[in-house]
Amino acid sequence: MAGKYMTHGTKVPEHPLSCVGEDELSDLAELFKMFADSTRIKILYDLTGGEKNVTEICEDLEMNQSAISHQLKLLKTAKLIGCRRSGKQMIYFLADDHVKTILAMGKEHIEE
Amino acid sequence: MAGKYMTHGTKVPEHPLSCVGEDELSDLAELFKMFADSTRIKILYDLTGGEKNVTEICEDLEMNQSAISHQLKLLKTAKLIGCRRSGKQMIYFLADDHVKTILAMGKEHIEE
DNA sequence: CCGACAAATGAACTGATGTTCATATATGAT
DNA sequence: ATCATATATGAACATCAGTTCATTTGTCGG
Repeated sequence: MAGKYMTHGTKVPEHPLSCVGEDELSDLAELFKMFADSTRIKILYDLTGGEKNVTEICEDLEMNQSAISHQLKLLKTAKLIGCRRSGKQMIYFLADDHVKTILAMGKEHIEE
Repeated sequence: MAGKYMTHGTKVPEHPLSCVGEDELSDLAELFKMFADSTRIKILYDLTGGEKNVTEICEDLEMNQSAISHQLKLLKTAKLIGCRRSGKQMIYFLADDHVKTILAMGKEHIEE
């Protein structure tokens, strides 16, 4: 499928990166950006053990509430986590198992 | 293996994040940082098609040589790429198939 | 309605990161 | 040795990203 054809069947050399759209590359970078910070990785790992509210996450990571909330927002925007309200509390959870897979993948590479 | 035991067999609640070392988390973040930039992702994708020298990469990405060299250095330090000299040129290549796997993984998540 | 608690938000500060420009190093050809 | 080409490197600059602090919003109990 790669490469367009000229009038007489000669293949036009396709740009080496044209197979992946510029937008897609950006999205990919954005996705990995979410995993590119210790705090966010810790949050994701923390949620691996099941859903938790903000205060619990703060305690687990030993970080202040504001910092955590800001990061939770980013993770939510990236659709890596979801949340629901339960009374005064906000319960966060991993959006899907893809997150676990990606973490495991990275971990595996490190232990090479 | 999780949790230490007190004198009489009572389990001490283990810190929710203690299963993954602080250092390991940092390494993981460092790894993903490499994928968290469009330029670097483009370089990696470019090398997916086989080894290339610096000039070729510059042409493919349409970016100036210095910017590329700086990024190549980062990728090399992270051991995601390797290189060898061939005359005046420096040939870069993906360090292993792990890189491809991670890229594919991310791509897959995006197209969810 | 009011006070207490949980979480979100915005502004400010700080440190990290990517690009550019100028220059240095390395290799091969003459 | 000198020159041209290929790549690396360092400093400067501008932008971005994470944390903190102060404040606000939202929810429950009285």
